[in-house]
Amino acid sequence: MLTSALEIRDDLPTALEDEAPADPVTHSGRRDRKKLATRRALRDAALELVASRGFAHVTVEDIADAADVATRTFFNYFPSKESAVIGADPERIEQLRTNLLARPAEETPLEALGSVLVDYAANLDEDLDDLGGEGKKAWFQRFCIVRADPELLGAYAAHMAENERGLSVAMAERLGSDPYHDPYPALVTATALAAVRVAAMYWSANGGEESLARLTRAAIDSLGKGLLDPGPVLGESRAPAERLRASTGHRSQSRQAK
Amino acid sequence: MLTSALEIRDDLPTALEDEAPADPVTHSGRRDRKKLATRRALRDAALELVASRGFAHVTVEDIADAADVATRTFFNYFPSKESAVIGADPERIEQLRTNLLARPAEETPLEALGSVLVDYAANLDEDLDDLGGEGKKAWFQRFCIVRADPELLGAYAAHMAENERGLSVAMAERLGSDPYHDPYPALVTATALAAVRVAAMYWSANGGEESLARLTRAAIDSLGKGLLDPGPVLGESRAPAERLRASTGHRSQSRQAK
DNA sequence: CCTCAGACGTGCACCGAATGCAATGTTACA
DNA sequence: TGTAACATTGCATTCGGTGCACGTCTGAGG
Repeated sequence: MLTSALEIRDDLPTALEDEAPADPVTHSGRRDRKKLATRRALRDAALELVASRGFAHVTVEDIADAADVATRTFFNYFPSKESAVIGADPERIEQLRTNLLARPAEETPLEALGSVLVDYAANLDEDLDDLGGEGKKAWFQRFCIVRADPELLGAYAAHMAENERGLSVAMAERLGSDPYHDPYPALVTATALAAVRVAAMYWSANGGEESLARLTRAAIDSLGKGLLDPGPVLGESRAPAERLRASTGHRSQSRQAK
Repeated sequence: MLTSALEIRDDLPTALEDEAPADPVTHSGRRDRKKLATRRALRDAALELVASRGFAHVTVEDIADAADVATRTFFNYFPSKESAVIGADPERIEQLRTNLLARPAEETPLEALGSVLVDYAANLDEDLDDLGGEGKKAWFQRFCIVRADPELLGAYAAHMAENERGLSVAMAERLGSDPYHDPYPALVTATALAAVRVAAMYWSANGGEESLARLTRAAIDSLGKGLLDPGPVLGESRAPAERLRASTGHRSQSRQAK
C-alpha cells in the first residue's frame, strides 16, 4: 500500500505550499501554484494507479478522474500517458547540457559527463527538489514501476534517447568535433547514460537505500575502467553485490584483464 | 526515389523464391512462402512510405494498401506500426542469447558479448540474410529512417531495451550471478548495446560504405579501453573521423551457431 | 473597485492505433 | 475429394491523442 496524496487537493492548500514553497520562483501567483498542484496530482495519481494496476490497465480517464480534472486537461500537462509516469522534463536536459559545458576543460569527456550525472544524482539523494519539484520518493516509485513493466521500460529507454540526443550534441560541442563525422561524442554519451540507467534501476531494485550518487559514480567509474572483468568469472559467488559499491572511493580494480 | 518491390507479389512467385529459397527451412510450403512474401511486402512498404513521408504522416492503412492487404492483416504480422519499421525480431534476441552462452569461458564478459555482436554485424555486412531474411539494404534503410525521425529513435531505443533484457539475464547466467543483487551483467550489456547502437547509426549516417562489423568492433574496443580521451581534447580537429576506424579488430569469425 | 485581455479548464468531434470476434476463403494432407 | 487447420478480412469497440470553441477565472492596470 502506498501513501496517497490525492485526497488533499483543494481543501488544504497549505499542505501543498509547504511541499513547494519556492519552486515557481519566477513570480509566485495563485495561478502558478494551482497549476503546479494539479500537475503533481496528475503525476501522483498516475504513479499510484499504475503501481497498483499496471500501466496497461490504467486509462488516462482514470488518472484524470483520480486527480479530479477532465480527461482533456491531462493532455494540457503531459503530451502522452507515459510522460506522466516517466517524468520527462525538457528543462532537465537543458540543465544537464549547460552543466556539461560548464565543466573544466581538463576533464576527459567521460569524467565531465560522469560528474554532471553524479551531481544530479546527488541532488536527488538529498531530496532537494530544486528543479522540477520532483523529489526522491517520486523518482523511487517511478523507477520501481518502470522496472516492473516491460512496456514502461521501453518508454523510459525512449525518453533516455531524448536526453542522449541533447547531451550528444553538447558533448560534440565541448570536444569541438562534428557529430556527423565523429561518433565519439555519441559513444561516450550513450554508454554513460546507459550506465546511469542501470545504476538507477539497481538503486530502485534495492529499496532506494543506498546512495544513488555512489551507485552512479561506481557505474561511471567501471565504465572508465573498461568494464573490467569482475573477479573469477566462473567459480565466484563470492561478493557479487559488492562490485558497484566497492569502487565508490578512489580505485579498487578487482581484477586485471586483457 | 527508392526501388519498389511491391508490384511483383503474386504474379511472379519465382522472383520471390530466389530471394529466400531456404529461409523457412522447417518445411517449405506454399503457405509459408506467401506468408513471408506479405511480411516483406509490408516491411518494404512501411520503410518506403516512412522514408518519403515521415513516420507520423503514414497510417497503417497506407502501409496495408501499399502491400495490398487489409488493414487488419497488418496486425497479424506486426504488433505495432513501429515494429514494421524497427524490425523487432524475437528470434534474433534468442539467437544472440545462445551465441553469448556458447562463447568460451575464458573471455571477459565484454569480450564475449562484443564478439557476439560483431559477428552479427559481420553477417549483415556479407548481406547473408541467413536469419530473419532481412538483408543489408533493409537494415541500412531502417537505420537511416530511424536516425532522421526522433520518434522512431525512441521506438528503436525501446526495442533495444528489449534486447537488453534478454541479453542481461543471459550474461548473468554466464557469470553465475544473481541479476537482482549484481548490476554488473546489466551494466556490461546496456553499455555494449549502446555502443553498437551508436556504431549502427554512424554506419548509416555515412552511407553504409564502411564495414559495420569493423565499426562495431571499434566501438566495443573503445568501450573496453574505458572510452579513452581521444587525444588533445581542446586543440584537436586533427583526425576526428578516424577514431573508430582506427582500431579495427582482427578477430571476426563470421560463423554463428544455429 | 472595475474592467479587460489572456490564460486555463472543459466538452465535443474527430482521427488513428490496436484488439477481439466471427465469417469467409485458402492451403495442406489424408 | 473432403476435412481440418490456418490465413485473410470486415466489423465493432476501446483508447490515446489533437484541434477547436466556449465559458470561467486570474492577474494587471486604470
